[in-house]
Amino acid sequence: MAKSPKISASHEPGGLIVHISGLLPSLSPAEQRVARLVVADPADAARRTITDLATAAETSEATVIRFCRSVGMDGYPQLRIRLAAEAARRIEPPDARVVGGDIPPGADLAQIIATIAFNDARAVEETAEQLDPAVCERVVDAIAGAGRIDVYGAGASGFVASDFQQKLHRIGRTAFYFPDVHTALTSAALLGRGDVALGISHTGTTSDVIEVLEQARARGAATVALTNFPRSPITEVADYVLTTAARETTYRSGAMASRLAQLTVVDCLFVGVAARNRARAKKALEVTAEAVQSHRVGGGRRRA
Amino acid sequence: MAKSPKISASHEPGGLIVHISGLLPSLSPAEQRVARLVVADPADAARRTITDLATAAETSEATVIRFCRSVGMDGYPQLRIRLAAEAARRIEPPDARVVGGDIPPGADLAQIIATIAFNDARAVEETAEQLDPAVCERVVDAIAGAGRIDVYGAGASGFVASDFQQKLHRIGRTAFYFPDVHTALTSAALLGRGDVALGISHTGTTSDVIEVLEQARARGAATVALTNFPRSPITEVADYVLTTAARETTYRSGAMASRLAQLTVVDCLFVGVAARNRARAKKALEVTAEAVQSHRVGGGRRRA
DNA sequence: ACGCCTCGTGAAAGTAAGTTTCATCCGTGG
DNA sequence: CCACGGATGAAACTTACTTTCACGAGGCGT
Repeated sequence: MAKSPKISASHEPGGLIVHISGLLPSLSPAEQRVARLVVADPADAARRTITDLATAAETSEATVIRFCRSVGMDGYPQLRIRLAAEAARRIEPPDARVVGGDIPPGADLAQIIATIAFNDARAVEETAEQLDPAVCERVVDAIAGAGRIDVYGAGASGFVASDFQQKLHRIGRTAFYFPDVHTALTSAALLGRGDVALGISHTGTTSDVIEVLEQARARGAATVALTNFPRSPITEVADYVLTTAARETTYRSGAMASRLAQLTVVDCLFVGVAARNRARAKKALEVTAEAVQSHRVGGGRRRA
Repeated sequence: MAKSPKISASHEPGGLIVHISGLLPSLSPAEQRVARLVVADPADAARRTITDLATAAETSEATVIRFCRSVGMDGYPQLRIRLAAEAARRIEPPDARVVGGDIPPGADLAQIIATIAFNDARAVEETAEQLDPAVCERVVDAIAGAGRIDVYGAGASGFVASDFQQKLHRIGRTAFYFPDVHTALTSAALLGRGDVALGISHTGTTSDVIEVLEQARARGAATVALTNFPRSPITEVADYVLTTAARETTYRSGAMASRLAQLTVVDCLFVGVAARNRARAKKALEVTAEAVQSHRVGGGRRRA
């Protein structure tokens, strides 16, 4: 069958569950019902027969099979095996932490802290697991060799975009970030072959970012998308797709764990680029650090 | 359906594989052949179909089923699931993560990713562990009851400050962030009793931030410091001190893990504040989410 | 030594699970 | 309003799993 022509990862060595939840929004309603059951309790799903699972999801066996294919499995038995393996690997969280879920109404601060930290750490780890080093490598290559790098992002993702821009700038790469769509579009129009455009959008549906990336691509720049959903619209205008693995819930809508996951990816790219020319990057970092030295007090020792 | 009538422990905590090899000698020759295959490579066995396994063991499917029963399973599918789980669990340990330290010069992307993610996740977890819920509680109280909240930060911490400002704003709290010291000072001068000033500085030595916080304190505002170093200068001008627990290394100087740790703290405060008035916060989040809805494309599922 | 019982075994029949096909139904856009 | 394409479940179909059964190789008492 015709595979997507772009370089995204059909690779999910990390969590299968993570992979599935990323794909969730790209599934049809009936498949989503199946997916939710599976994600909610992988071990239980592994125990069920296909008919059983279909019934539980209020759908037909055919749909379950379609779901298997959608998430990259050959068939139901394979899914079962993988789910069982997956479930076994995750050593159940020691205490009954509210995993992935919303924060219970009566929670005290300590509980809130534990929950958030747990989910945040998880998002970071899972993101790293499912990141495809090969794709990263190519993105790093592109950035390291780029004449100019534009980073786009709106809302919460805009912070990440701006952060990345700042980082690249610090090691001497010419990078830009635009808080405003119009300016961004203008800039994208001026990109060309050899330049790189990176669009960040958690949902992958932010039209502003997609539009700008599209423009950049039309001008011949290499386009990179960073999103949580591997089949979202933004991936269609990207040459390279990098995904995060955050499962957001109500309160944390589109902004908490996903942000950290995005930052982790951005950091990886940054270090990758910096490592391309270690000496020069190090020098640049030192120089920029010195520059702000006069804005620090008591240079003295601090204790960790 | 009739469940197995016995209550005995078909429970072998030591591991299914161990269990099987234990009763290997008590099995019939043909079953032993099956058992040996299974023990030799559980993961592989889990992948095979019953016919396949039977052929490999030079026996019939019937014998494989008998073997399943002999080791206490209901049937072949159950054995498969258990084997998959077992195999997954035992592969885990070997994890040559580059802990803590700097990233080695010759590292490839995969190593870089693992290292960064590990350190980032660690920073988040450790930060949460050492956060004092009591202090957080008081800070949350102060923010929830504040007439106005100013958030200060420079450089990488500025990014976090701005993020927090935006979050508070989204749930209807009056919050400000100033990218520029002078404006910040002006604002601080206008604070008063009942207002809150939060200064973020990883090192705790950023004079700009300290200065502004000092000003705010002089005007009667409650001052909060968020830093990695509990004895750094900034803590001297703060009523409440919140600390992160990031151990940065050269390449990541002052900007990577610490940022994530800061964001985690900020998220905790945010959720804490939001939880003070759940209904209103939720409403506000929904409204703001709707506002950007028109900037999203196709709720859309992409094709497979 | 002979029959007879027991047990391990696989062939084949039988059942259940998984997979494919196809007609129908819906929303979308011409 | 119709044509189209995707989503969906019923049913046909295939494959996997399970049971049944008959055969044959020892063991053992007579």
